[in-house]
Amino acid sequence: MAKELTPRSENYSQWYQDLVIKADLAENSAVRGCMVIKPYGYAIWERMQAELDRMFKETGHVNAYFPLFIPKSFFSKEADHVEGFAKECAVVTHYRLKNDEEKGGVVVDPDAKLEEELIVRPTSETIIWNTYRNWIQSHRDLPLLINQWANVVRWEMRTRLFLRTAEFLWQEGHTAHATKEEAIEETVKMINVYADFAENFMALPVIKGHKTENERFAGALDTYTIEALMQDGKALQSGTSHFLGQNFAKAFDVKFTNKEGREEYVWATSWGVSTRLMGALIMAHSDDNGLVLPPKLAPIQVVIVPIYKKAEQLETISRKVNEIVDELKAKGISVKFDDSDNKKPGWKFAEYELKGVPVRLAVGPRDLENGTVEVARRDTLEKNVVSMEGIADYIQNLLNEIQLSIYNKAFEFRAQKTTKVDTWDEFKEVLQNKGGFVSAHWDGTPETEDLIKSKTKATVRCIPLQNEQEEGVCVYSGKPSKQRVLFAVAY
RNA sequence: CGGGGUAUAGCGCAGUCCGGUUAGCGCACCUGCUUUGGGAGCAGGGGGUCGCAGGUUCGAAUCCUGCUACCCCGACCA
Repeated sequence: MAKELTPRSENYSQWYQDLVIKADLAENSAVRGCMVIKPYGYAIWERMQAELDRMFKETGHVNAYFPLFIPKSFFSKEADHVEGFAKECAVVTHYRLKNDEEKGGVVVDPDAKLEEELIVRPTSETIIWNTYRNWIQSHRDLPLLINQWANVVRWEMRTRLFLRTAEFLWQEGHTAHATKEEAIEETVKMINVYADFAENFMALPVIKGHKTENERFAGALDTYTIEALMQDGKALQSGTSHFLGQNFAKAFDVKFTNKEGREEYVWATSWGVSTRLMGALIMAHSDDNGLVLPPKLAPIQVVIVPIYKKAEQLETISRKVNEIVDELKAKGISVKFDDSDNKKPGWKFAEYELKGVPVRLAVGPRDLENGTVEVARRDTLEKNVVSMEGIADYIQNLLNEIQLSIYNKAFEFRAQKTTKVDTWDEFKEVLQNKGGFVSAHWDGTPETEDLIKSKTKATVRCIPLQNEQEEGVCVYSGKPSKQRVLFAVAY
């Protein structure tokens, strides 16, 4: 009643906006384009971080931290890189404020102008490669496998909570290798880590592929991406891994002496995922009742709501519930017993649905009599009365089932929204009426991709890895093509 | 950054066109009683520089100018 969401069918982006705010994930701040991530939203991000960080370390990476500020001159060293980011950089020009004698308040002190302006990092390649120059001399210093968790700033014109904000949180891996092959191997390894994380933790099916020249990272020779499909039929780039070749090594003069005693430039990669994953998570699974969270990332996996009339009845119920809580905790399940007496059960039911808690238990006098609990699952909204005997095992299985079930649902959705198309009319028709991924032949030129984009808003999301080779003709230009690529309108 | 819209209590809104009592309603909040298996009921109560800054006027939430933030649509982008 109090917190109705706009239905998806009525206005998808309003639904998203409502959901982020009403589920208490984030809100807009006093700073244009910057959000406040609220505790519940941040808890989800922390779970993502914890898993990713574990995966990075398992693959041999270590964490470090590099400065927020980058000297302006660093930016001009790699030409493509400057061009890609120049238009969205925040710049620090002064280091002091002073009281305004005339008007009151504070003003920037004109005497405190920086000799060299500082750029607030939109990404850290330049500062990191400038640092790596001093760290790398020999092939014995390689590979260098470093990740950092950080905030970055890109001055975006139009922002949306989590999906695109002026400041966002992310991780950026920056690695240095002795050979091209090893660097490419690293790039592929990390896109696989991202895909693994998306599918197994976020329950989000993704397609791995190469970016086209148009969509490639500024300064990369090859960009790998994972692309996910949202419920409105738009694609969302969810993670990228870049093979940077020797571009940054040359720009920052990072050389090593190989086993033969010759100097060579090192080979680089970088890879990142951001709080944008929160947007992906929200849009992939949630419904008109609120958030639907995969159990593996839900801050609260199980909530227990007592149903009672009198204080002493709550006490009896609590004793029983606390036993269940202990059993669940022993299995590593995060559980909340909401015995607050200022909200009625119905209110709590709606609230935890809005917040996407995967499993809800209700325990009332009837259950105490029968030795049962009411179990409700968030994804399907099904309710079952089950025996308290062995309840912890039952719930553990149910959480696994929910995790799989929402993955399968998203997988089915994507399959249904992926269309093979061979003519230009069909291409336009599918994008306009059905949305989703369109698998079509493309002649491989940036010019054709631009033309298609200007006519349909769709871009090549990726050239899938292990793509089937198939002779055909470009859906737009009619020129020969050796494989299909995935087009979609994207966030 | 261009076009459109919005800004009044923590949230959602009415009032603004046509200036004139003490700015109102729902939810939330506080107190009490009754309630509690899908967003409880009654009674009482607290909470507002009407987004910000100027201006017009005897008088401004209301009219004028500027600014800021947010939303929608474009261009740009993870």
